[in-house]
Amino acid sequence: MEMPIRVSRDFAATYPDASASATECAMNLARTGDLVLGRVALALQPLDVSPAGGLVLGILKDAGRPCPPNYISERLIVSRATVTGVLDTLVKRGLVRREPHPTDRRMVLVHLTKAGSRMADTVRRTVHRGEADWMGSLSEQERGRLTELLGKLQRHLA
Amino acid sequence: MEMPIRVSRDFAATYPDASASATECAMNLARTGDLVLGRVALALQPLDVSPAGGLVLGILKDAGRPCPPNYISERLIVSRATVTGVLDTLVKRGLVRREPHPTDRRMVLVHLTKAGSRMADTVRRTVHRGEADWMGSLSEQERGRLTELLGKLQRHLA
DNA sequence: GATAAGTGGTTAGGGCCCAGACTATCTGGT
DNA sequence: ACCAGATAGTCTGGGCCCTAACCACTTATC
Repeated sequence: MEMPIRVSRDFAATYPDASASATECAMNLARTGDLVLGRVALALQPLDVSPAGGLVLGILKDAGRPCPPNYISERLIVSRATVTGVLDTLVKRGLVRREPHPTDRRMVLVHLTKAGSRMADTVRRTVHRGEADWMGSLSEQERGRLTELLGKLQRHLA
Repeated sequence: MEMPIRVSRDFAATYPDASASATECAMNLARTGDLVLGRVALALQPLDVSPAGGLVLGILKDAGRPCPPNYISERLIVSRATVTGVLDTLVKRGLVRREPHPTDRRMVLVHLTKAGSRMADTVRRTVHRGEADWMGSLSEQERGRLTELLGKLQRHLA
């Protein structure tokens, strides 16, 4: 497989409205992002925690107190319905507990269990150790440049 | 929301094995890739085609002849089981047809229907037009630099 | 030829993700 | 007090993605 992905030589002729450089960027961005996510999933597999589950544990740990699913949904940038599902699997794994909100009876508060709190730490350590490896082919300066470029794109895309 | 994502100031103290720059790169890479995928899905929504389905149509169109699912699976970098599912939805949409292989009775050949062939073109045009927009905040030179950095990462990650 | 190993596609089961609909509850204005 | 609108969580139904197991068929080996 060629890396990075390149568009064919007659691209401009076939798609007059398109930009070859933009297409290359977009395709490689999607591919690379997917590769990183795959690495995260692989690193977490031995812990029996999904990437989404790991992020939820981290959000709860950072908050330092029980949180409603709605808060998690906003932090995770994911629908409430999805959070319901992720919480279900975390509950099954015994990492999290749902409790009714003391005053607002519409709400639920998600509590980290002891095991969940420990797992949040393990997940963070595991992922951060991995990141240092995955980005190993870029120098400190290149990483800064990449983050900067991605930031520019995010401001335009989000 | 801050863009790009930055790690907290005491990151190094909390995670001695980690690299702040690597973590920032990885997080922003995942986020940006996801944003791009979201844009693709949004652009294809009016066509009632999923991103995966659109890619399959493009692969068949590029091949210029009926292909077995196995070939699609390799090009798409996705499991054979997933291809079965994506083909099922394309068949339901009338964009693709399964036919037995003339000589090897294990195989199936996936044919583009007339509508599928037209749709493949529409999908390509739509996505390429979108890409030029999504990458609009980067100059031609920045795009080249970004693609180059992503290529370096891909060689290390794939 | 017969049998073992390999290959191609599907199925089963699980997880993530969404939009849209639904219920329970809270809140604001009358 | 009342009721309309907003808010929180869930459920339904659908798509994508995976691994593991399964079946049919082909190929290689003896």
